[in-house]
Amino acid sequence: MAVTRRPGADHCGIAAAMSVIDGKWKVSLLWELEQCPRRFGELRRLVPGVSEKVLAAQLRELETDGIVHREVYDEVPPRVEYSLTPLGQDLNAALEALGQWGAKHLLPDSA
Amino acid sequence: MAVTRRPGADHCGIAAAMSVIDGKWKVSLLWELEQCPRRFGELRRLVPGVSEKVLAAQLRELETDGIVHREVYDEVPPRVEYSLTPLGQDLNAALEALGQWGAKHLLPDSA
DNA sequence: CTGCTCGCTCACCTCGGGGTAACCACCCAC
DNA sequence: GTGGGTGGTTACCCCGAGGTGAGCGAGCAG
Repeated sequence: MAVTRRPGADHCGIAAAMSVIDGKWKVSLLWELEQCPRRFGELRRLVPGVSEKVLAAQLRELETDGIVHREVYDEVPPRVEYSLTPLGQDLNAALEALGQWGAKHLLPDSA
Repeated sequence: MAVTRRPGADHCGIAAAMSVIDGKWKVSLLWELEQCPRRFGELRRLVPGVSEKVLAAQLRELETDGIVHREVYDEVPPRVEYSLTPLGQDLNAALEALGQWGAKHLLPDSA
């Protein structure tokens, strides 16, 4: 989304948060990781439509933002597991509020 | 951002909400409207960098999504006021959680 | 020797969100 | 008659996020 981040503006916290979840698939990734640690190929399968390139890129971004942890197991075939950091869990909790709002007001009807 | 909305996925509420605030300036607009109703030119001045075209477009989108109310006063020179609907106020409240998280974890230090 | 899996990386291309600038109709002040 | 301020709309262009397809390096199955 590339949300505009105006330094000094009072809503900069929101803008900062938005910049972190900025990316077509990040909220989906966050959601899938909420359940449990996931492997790369597993995320690929769980989030249909994402390309490998973008999946790798957005996972890297989430990692450098301290949202997810990347654990590489030196095996063969190689194994990599992604999991939420405490920071990521906090973020997901904050997103919950947004999810509640969306589900309540936007969805056809709450099941 | 064009966040992916997978019907049936459990986080679709979040995706729905994201699609509503999807747009480079929408959270800024939401924030400015939080304070009080604003006129078009006023928003243009309050949100530096936004072009008239995009400001008009995103306000329209927020309007059709039921987030803002558009009131036209038949005067000369013409006057138009934008304000948050109750739905928009709820949305802003939900965004608050995200703002808290961002301010707490992302900003250099909370002033 | 070939192919398969896994987790990527690289080059190339597309597409649309957003920026830029011009224009509109209306009225007032100079 | 010229300029300014109101709230837009339209045409055109640009750039970067994201999609596509190929390749890679190790090891195991056949």
